[in-house]
Amino acid sequence: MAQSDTVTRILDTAEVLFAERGFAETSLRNITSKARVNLAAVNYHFGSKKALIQAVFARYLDPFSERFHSALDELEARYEGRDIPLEVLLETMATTVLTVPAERNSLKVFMRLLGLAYSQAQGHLRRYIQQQYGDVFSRFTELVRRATPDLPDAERFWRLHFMLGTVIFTLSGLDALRDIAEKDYHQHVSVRDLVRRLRPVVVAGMNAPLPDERDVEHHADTVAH
Amino acid sequence: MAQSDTVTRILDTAEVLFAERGFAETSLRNITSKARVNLAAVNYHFGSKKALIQAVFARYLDPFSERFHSALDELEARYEGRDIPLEVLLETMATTVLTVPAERNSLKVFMRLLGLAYSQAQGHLRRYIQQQYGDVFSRFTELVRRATPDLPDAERFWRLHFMLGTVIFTLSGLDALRDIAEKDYHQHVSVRDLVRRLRPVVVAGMNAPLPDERDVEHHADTVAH
DNA sequence: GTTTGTTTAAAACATGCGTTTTTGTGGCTT
DNA sequence: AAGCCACAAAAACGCATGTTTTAAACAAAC
Repeated sequence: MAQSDTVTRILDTAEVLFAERGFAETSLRNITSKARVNLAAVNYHFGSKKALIQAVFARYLDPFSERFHSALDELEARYEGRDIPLEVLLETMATTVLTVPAERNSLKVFMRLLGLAYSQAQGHLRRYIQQQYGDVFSRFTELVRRATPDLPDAERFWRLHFMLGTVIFTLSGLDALRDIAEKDYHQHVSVRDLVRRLRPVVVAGMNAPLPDERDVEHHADTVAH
Repeated sequence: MAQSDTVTRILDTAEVLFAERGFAETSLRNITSKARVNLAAVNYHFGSKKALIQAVFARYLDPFSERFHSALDELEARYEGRDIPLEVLLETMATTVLTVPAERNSLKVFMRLLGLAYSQAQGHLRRYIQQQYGDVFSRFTELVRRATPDLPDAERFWRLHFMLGTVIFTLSGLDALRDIAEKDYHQHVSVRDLVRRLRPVVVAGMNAPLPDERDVEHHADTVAH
């Protein structure tokens, strides 16, 4: 019983500290002391700090990947060959993202970790995530492609990342934003409240009119000097 | 002449390294060796690493703040009391953001730094930026408020941050995204090209329909377990 | 009951960090 | 010419980090 308890305690503590302060700013001594575990336990069980970081991600992304795959399976079965509407696809992704960390009560941590994976240098992490979970994302984008046949490929690519940016940025910087929001508007904001607000914005962004070609020149004028 | 040269070389090198790897991951030795400057020069000229970080930001944000203020002055004069359309406000902000770093040829660095300011822990930085440049942002949001009278205050607050997230996330993670985009679509993407694509998405996001109240309950069901 | 393998505990190690101190240098003032 | 001052260079300091090593505890296997 004592065997795996240490591993779990390390992971539980590490994910919180990583999410709060980033990877470089969180030392193994921070983790092990707060987890009331010996310092050497991390290197013993995981091998290195990098491996610990990847393990923290795997504990979120493995269930997510699995569930998202089956959700897409179910969706494809239900629509039996017909294109799945964009709103349904986005909705499915949202609920999957929300479902996974609900079991460990911390969507905030999950999103913050995703944000770190993007923003923090940590080249090994991006590579790990890409090669480990790239196929789920590819499958999703292919379905989105069929759902938006009128959108040029490049435009869809960018808009998907725009929307990804909106969600990750918002939910990962949630604490800071929440502070400002509550100071200015004296109202509490829950994650689900935010997701509710995000939905129409994301959909509208994906369905926005195509950019005007002439804009390019206009900007070129103002930028050059 | 040798006096300020060191300071400039430190700033030039630091901003690039910070943008590439983050603050904690960039040591003073990294900076000073690449800038071919003595290690102690940083602490001599800036006092500390924190102060260096703030100085790097100030070199971008001071001109930005000044120009944005005068751009808004001009705008308010031109509209003499009438509400300024949202598109014009966004456009003005965009061109100001694009103009400032154009002079030092690196919008990418500027946006990446902004992204770091959000995502990286670095409490001192957020405090510094807030107290130093909070008034420009307040002035801007007030004008946005008048431009979108039908939007509830909270909704407008969040949508502004959504859009901020879209832009910062995209432009700060530009290198990674550009790699993927060029691999998939074999086309080069310039920053101005991206801004052109961002514009309709941002406008559409701000003008999206208000969220449906019932959604809250729906999500609550799926999240609980 | 001894042995064996796994886990924890404690200590030590090597490295890199931000910062400080000391010394050297060149130019400007008095 | 002497002194001063701004700056640069080099070295050292103290500290925190990731990792490794050594020793102890403990359960399972024979």
